[in-house]
Amino acid sequence: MSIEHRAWEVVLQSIELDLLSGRLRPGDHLPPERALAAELGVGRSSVREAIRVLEVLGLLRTSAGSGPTSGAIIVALPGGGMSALMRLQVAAQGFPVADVVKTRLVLEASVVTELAEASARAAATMDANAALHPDLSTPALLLGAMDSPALSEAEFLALDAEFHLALATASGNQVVTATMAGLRSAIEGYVRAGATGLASWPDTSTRLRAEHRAIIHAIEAGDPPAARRLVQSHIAGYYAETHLANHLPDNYADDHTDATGHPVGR
Amino acid sequence: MSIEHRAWEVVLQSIELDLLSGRLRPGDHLPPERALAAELGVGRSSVREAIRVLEVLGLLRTSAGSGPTSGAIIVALPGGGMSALMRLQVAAQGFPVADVVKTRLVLEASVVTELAEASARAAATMDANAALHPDLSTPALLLGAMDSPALSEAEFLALDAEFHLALATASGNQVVTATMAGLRSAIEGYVRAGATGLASWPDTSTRLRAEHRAIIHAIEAGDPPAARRLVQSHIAGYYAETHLANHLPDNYADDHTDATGHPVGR
DNA sequence: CTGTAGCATGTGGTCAGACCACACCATCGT
DNA sequence: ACGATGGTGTGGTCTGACCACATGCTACAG
Repeated sequence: MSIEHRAWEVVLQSIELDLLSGRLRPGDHLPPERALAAELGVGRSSVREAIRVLEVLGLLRTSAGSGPTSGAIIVALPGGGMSALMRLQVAAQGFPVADVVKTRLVLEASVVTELAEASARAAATMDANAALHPDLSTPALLLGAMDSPALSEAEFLALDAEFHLALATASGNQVVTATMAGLRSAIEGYVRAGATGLASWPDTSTRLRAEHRAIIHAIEAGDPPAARRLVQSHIAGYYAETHLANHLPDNYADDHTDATGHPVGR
Repeated sequence: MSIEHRAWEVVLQSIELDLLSGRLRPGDHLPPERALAAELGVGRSSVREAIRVLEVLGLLRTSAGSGPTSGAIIVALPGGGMSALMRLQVAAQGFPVADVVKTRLVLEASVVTELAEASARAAATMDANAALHPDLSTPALLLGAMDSPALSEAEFLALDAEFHLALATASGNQVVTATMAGLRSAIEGYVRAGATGLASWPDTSTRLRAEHRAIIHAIEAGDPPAARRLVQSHIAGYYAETHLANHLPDNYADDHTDATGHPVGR
């Protein structure tokens, strides 16, 4: 029946079917490797290869020892897998850096637009219930943390990454959040390398902080076009300044993603 | 030095560094597993686990036997890895189907907008050189193939997937193309299941074909807003019809960017 | 000299078995 | 009652062996 001929693919398919059928759910333990090998009629090494793949893809976590926290446990943390995939694809030249930056621009514009629209909607219904407002507490916290003058470039950029990721998280879209995390980590090396070549890091970091605040403000004000425009110039501006995106088209930072539109509202 | 303690992570990191430094490039052969194991001072099984991960992520292809086509060869085909990751994340409930659909909507809207803008730009410069126009020959071919009345539902949907993927390919963004491929394959099962519950498949497929042609027409006409609107209603409409996105918001396909009054497009 | 059959070689794919490190847990001794 | 200690089961790793397969060389027949 199976198209799969390699033993480890049989194991992978078996686990995927168990996930789809609900026999395995997040939090569950996989059977011990030896038991799984015996059950499927393959060697333990084949089981291990399949488990290794699932671990890298962020589907499970393994730990040795005994007790309830040991063994292979189903988790669904796509961020790590997405990061590994995109980082390696960039390293192997399958993903041009320019495409990574462009995609990030599209997704982040969509994120802040959605957040601003949610804000506007919450305000329009004169809702006293804070639950309808997007939760911007984490981004706000990071905003404050980035104001510390003692931060090194690397520390600031780490907080910056967290800030943008927190926005994606606030939008509530898991796929977008994981993808953004992957995109960011894929070009992390380039971002950091670019920062060292800046004319004045204090000037740049000051500008970045101001832009962050402006983006948050536009979201809270319920102004989607402004939020979108600000986030686009924020990202494109940094990459332009660091010469990261040298061969990007001239109209790269134009506000044509206005036109990308996206599924909004709920 | 290495933070990595597991042997297979050492191997993975070593290969990643070779990629980043340019010692390994697409098309190159990895050393034989046994040689790599000896070189890195680990067991062959650890090397194999790392290679397995890279294979699933789409970074290399392995084949047994002898000769120049055998062994592990660096390729950078992100589609497969992205598909595996997203398919499994959906299976493990890390990616809600609704988020997958939303993300697809965002990306595909961006793709057709970009294509339409490129068309408009090419036309505006009265350029006789066809190179500046986006290459829509593949989507056009698929459009014709989908007209065949003998197609089964599954065959039609396969061509439909190819059509949307061809649009992404035409946009030239590798990251978006790979991501769209992954998103599509993640919900392929749901799409096919939904099709069987339709009131009238002939009616639906006729409508889908017409919508495809309208999208292509809007792109060729250089009308980004129209292309965006059409692709959004196309995708959202199908999911709504198949009850795939039951808990998506009612105004899911609304185009709020127009409602803001902000001038869109260029 | 030519062509072909067949063997040598090197590759990934798989398995079995062994050992280690580790974390829990039951038992035992105080 | 409590703490030390060894048992037990887990993943992590290595070794060595064998298989299947594709290539390419070699020896033999024509």
